[in-house]
Amino acid sequence: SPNTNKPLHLGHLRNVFLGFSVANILKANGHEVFKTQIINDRGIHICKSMLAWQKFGGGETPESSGLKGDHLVGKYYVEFDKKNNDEAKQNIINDYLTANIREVEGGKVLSFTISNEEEYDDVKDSNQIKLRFSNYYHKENGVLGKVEDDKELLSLYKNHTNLLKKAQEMLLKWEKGDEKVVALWKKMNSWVYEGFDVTYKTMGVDFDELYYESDTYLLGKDVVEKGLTEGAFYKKEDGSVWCDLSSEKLDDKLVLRADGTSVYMTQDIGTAIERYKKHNNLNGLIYTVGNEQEHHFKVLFAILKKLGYKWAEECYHLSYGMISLPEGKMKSREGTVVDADDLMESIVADAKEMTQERGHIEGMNDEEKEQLYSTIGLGGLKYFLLKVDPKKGMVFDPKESIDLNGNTGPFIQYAHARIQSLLAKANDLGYSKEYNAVEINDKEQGLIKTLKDYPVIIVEAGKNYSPALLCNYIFDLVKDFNNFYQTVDILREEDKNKLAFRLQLAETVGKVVKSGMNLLGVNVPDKM
RNA sequence: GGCCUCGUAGUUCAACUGGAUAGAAUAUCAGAUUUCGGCUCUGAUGGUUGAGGGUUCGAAUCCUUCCGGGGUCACCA
Repeated sequence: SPNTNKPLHLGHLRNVFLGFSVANILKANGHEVFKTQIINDRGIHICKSMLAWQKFGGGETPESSGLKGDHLVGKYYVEFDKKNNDEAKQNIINDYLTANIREVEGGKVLSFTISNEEEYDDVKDSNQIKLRFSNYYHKENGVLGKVEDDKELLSLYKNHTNLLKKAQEMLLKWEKGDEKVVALWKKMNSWVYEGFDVTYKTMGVDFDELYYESDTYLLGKDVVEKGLTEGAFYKKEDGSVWCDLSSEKLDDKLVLRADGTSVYMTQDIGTAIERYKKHNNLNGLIYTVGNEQEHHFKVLFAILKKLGYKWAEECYHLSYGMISLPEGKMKSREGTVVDADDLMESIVADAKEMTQERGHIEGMNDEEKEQLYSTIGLGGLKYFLLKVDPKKGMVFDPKESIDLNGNTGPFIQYAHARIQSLLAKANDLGYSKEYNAVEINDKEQGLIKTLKDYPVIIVEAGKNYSPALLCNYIFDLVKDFNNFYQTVDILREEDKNKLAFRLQLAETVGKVVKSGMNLLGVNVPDKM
């Protein structure tokens, strides 16, 4: 479930590739699957983009700027943050300059007042602001220190800027259906969707169903009513509605605000019920969402259970860990977001360079070549993101992902291409693949054994929602085959019966590799 | 601070859910091969599974106490 205020990033790639691969594996296990995307198209974050575009955009559009729609909207989200930061910093300085410093004794500030302190009365830690100022005063001998260095002070101020107030006002207007705001919202979201479409096309994925939170955010309200009368929920004095989850050893959860508006949880409750209504005989819902939301889904499933929905037991949070970059180890700052489009583009470019150096691409036309580069680049990317246990965090190394050696997609693709060219050659030479009873050696026996495991692995991967099991299996199979290929003669074998058997064996390995990789969403070329 | 989660060769990951001597890949080193210090092949080095204690025939896996990393505890989504 992406937000519509900025482009997709590396985390989304893991999310979507994981979800799609699991969907494929479940299908291979005989299930019918509806691939669903829930788009978060409303809320304060989109208003931030909208406001920044309105104020600073000068009417810029994807057409006029040449930017992809989602990147354009993302640009203004960043712009909002920047301007908001500037205002917060300025406010700090203003406060400091007008602050009334009382007595200084022994180098310590005894008393400190900020002129417009009352503005921050609702901030729990307004004392903290004073304290911070005194620190600055003390540290810098009366000169204000670097504001950027103090995250806490800055984040306190950032929540009280005029700019943010305006964004909040915009959200209220949106909820009231203000025509101008809604029109702007529609326009900018449509830019984002056009951008997403391009990204998803590059990724090679498509969805069966889409839910927009602007449609569903009111959903769960009637369920709250029902829950109240049935005693699953209770109402506090201020009118807010809560769910007591002490039986599940969880804290009470708010499901409806005092003003009667819904929260994230409310709409998730509503949407889950809606999806069960829409499809008869659903066997379960699988939420592919990052592990930072584990608590949220624990609570969601507990509430659904409390509401008496038996199928709550069938809901599963397929949670995955965060991706970090190799540089991240070198104390690099967090927040280095890797843009999905940029990443895919550069990885395909790397694959191109690598293939042009070493590949067998003579005789291909330009279109076929480009196709091949993207198959290798994106295949490597997908495989790399899927080969690690989804639950765990991982380190992503772009260079390693398209390496022709090691546990990588291209390594497997390369083996497949080699098999195909072997079979083509055998075909040219007129060799048959029909064979009679044949004596086999250790290598061949081992290979057959591994091949036999394929159906078992698919079942296991389905049960565990883990494409990683499949990845490891394919890698092992390919290693086995390479070993066989190097030590056993195939085309040079004199015994034509054995030769036929070995061709058959190679062909079967090729089929399994292709089938398995396709379940991961990775194509395997015949030549590379 | 409470709760959750992770910690495995230098590095990135496995380990059939409690089973035999903890495996790959990569890096490093040494050989072989050769138009090649770059490609390919073979081999070697590399681990007290973060530390201590416990449970049992048997623990990377379960329990416990520390240490360290991440996440989460919103009338945000």
